[in-house]
Amino acid sequence: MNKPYIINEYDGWLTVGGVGDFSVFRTFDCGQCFRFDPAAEGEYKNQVEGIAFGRSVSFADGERSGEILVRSSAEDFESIWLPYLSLDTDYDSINRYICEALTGSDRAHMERAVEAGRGIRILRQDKWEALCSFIVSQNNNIPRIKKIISEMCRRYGEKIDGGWAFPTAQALYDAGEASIFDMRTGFRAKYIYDAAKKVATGEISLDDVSAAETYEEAAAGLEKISGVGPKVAACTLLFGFERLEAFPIDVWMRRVAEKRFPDGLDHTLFGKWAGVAQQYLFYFERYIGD
DNA sequence: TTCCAGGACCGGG
DNA sequence: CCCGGTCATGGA
Repeated sequence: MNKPYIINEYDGWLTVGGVGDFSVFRTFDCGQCFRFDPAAEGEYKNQVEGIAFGRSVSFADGERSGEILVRSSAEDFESIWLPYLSLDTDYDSINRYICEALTGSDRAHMERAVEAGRGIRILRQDKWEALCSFIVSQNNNIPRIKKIISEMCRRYGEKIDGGWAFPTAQALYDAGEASIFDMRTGFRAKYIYDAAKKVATGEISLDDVSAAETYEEAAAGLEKISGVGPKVAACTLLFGFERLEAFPIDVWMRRVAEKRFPDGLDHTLFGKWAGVAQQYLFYFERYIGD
C-alpha cells in the first residue's frame, strides 16, 4: 500500500513522496477530467494546472521517481488532493490483478496497455461535476467538451482565486435551458438542464446514488436523468463515485476490443478493478495505437 | 465537403 | 428486443 508523505514545502509547492509510478501527464491527459491543461509557463516537468473542488491547483512530476509536486497547502493536500489523486491506492497490485485476469494474447495486450498508460490514476472527482461533464461528453470530442465546460464555469461558476469553480446544479437550474443551449451545448442542453433540475430540487440525491449497495442500483439512479444512459452513468460512477468496477464502453473501447480481443472482452473478469483496465485500454487505443 | 466525437432517445419492425 | 435515424457543434 502506498503511503504518501510530504517531503518538503518550498515556494508554495509540496514535494510528495511515496506515490509509486504516478504519471501527472497521463493522469490528466487520459480523458477522465476536463478542467486541467499543461501549464503555459510551467517551471516543472509535466506541469499541469486546473481547478477542482473550487480550488486552483497545479501538479507536476518530481525530480525523483515516486515523487510528485503539488502546489497547495499541506492542509489542502491531506484533505483534498491526496484522495483526489487516489494516492492511497496501490496500483501495482491492481495492474497485476487485471493482467492476470486474462490469458494468452489477451493478457499480452493488457500488459502492453498497462505499460503504455503506466502511472495513470483514476481521479476521485466531484460527483456533480463528473455527472454534468459526462453528459456534455456524449457524442462529442474532448477538445470541445473542455471548451464547453470552461464556458459553463466562466458564466455560472463561483469566482475564485485563479478562475471559476464548477457551477452548482442550482446555478445551472437557475440559468435555464435556453442559457445552457446558448453555451453551444446543442442537443445536450435539455439533458444538462434535467440533471441540474433533478439534483438541485433533490428529486435525485447524489449521496443516495453513492450509498447504493450495487453498481446496477447506482447506475439506475443516475439513469433517471434524461440523457444519462449506460455509458454516461459508467463514466460518472467511475470518475466521481469511486465505483472502480464501472466499465464505460465508447467507440474507442469497441475499437480496441474488435482489434485486439477477437474472442471478445469480458470485463467482469477484471472484477472490482474493471474501470482501471478500461482506462488503460482507452488510453492505449485513443492516444497510442498500434 | 464530409466525417466524426468518452451517446441517448425515439419510433417502427 | 433490436435497429436506424436524429440530435448540434466544430475540429480534422
